[in-house]
Amino acid sequence: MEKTEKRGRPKTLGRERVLQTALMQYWDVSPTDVSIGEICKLTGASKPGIYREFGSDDGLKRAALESYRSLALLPLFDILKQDQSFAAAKAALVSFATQDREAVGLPLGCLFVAMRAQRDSLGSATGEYVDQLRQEVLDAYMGWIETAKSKGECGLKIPTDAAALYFDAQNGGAMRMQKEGVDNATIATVLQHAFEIIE
Amino acid sequence: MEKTEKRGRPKTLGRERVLQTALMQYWDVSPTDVSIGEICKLTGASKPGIYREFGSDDGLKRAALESYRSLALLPLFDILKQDQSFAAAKAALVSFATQDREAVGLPLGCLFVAMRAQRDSLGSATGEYVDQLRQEVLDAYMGWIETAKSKGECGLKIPTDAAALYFDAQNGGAMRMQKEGVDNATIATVLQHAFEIIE
DNA sequence: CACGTACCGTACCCATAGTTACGAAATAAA
DNA sequence: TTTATTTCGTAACTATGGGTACGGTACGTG
Repeated sequence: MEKTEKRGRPKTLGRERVLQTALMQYWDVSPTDVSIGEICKLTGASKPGIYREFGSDDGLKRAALESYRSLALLPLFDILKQDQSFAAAKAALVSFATQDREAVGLPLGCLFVAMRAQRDSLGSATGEYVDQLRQEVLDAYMGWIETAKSKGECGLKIPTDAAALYFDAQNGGAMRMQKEGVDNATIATVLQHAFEIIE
Repeated sequence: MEKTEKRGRPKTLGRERVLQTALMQYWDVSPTDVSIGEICKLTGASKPGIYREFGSDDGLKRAALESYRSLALLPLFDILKQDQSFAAAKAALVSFATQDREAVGLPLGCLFVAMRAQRDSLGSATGEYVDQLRQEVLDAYMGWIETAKSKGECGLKIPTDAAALYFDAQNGGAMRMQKEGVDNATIATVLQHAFEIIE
């Protein structure tokens, strides 16, 4: 647990605490409406402390988005990579999107979706990472769809790239509805019909 | 053209010019990333002039959104209210969403969609108007769907309110794709398949 | 115990953006 | 021509937020 005893004053800044707080704030409020000062108040950290750890506002946002990837995007990739039927995967996607956020202690909506909507207001590091994640998500959908096609589980005439955009749009739409206050049951209904297109 | 001769110094501020400029900037850039000062530079108006005319930043944004409604939302309502077949209306929706913006001299994406994404960062007047417009849009879709149902043009099992959310989400998704650089042909493909669900 | 090291945090800098105080200017009415 | 009226626009004010200068502090080492 403890690392080699280093010289100098020991670090007291809780990097993980700051990162988690920033992530939750960006997620719950908005990535562009949470200041470094706010994070300081909430964590007890000092501004220079945060700058020493993350370099800049942009650096903190990017780090938060990286955390978000592990927390909320990897589970999505897992669903798409699992060896289950196309229909089962679609059902899993619906369940994942409409899970009870309050029960799991997570904010409504999707930080990644929010960041994509504000892509141009973000710093370069965060912005470029957003682009990268978007491509990763689309690739994940495409891989999944291609596999399903090869297995003959879905005879869709829609091109794979368009289908990937379609699924991405449905998921994004669901996240937005959730943030706008639509209840999860209704969202699930919408998603189920949306995913029935392709069988 | 000229109104009754009034006392006092004649007004020189071009309200319409300011409004149009603000609208285009909000639309093209982002409603929360265009300052009053920027509008001043672009129009030659003075800050107090704009404040006299619109009251506040919030007032200007709301006025711009009202203009946007006339410009981009009314045509949508028209499509939904026209007495045409369900399929024809769907085709019209696709055409409208994927029209060549450059050719008509309009920015990509949708200001209303952008404002919904940033609902909580907007002033109260604009925010409440966004809510109102959202309801108006959903009502328009619902009326359209109900009509189609009664005409027997679509035998959909999906509830009308969920269907309205679905169509709204598809259109929003299309606008977002457009802003993210997806070409209109691909967007049209996605939309066509999305709208085929219901027949 | 003195020194180098690495981190701490107060207090500041600076740019931006919303907003307004206020004196000047332009017009109709008296 | 004076007065009332209405708008004009420069030059501020204020708050916020990203970012940092710098003196202090808590360690290991010699």
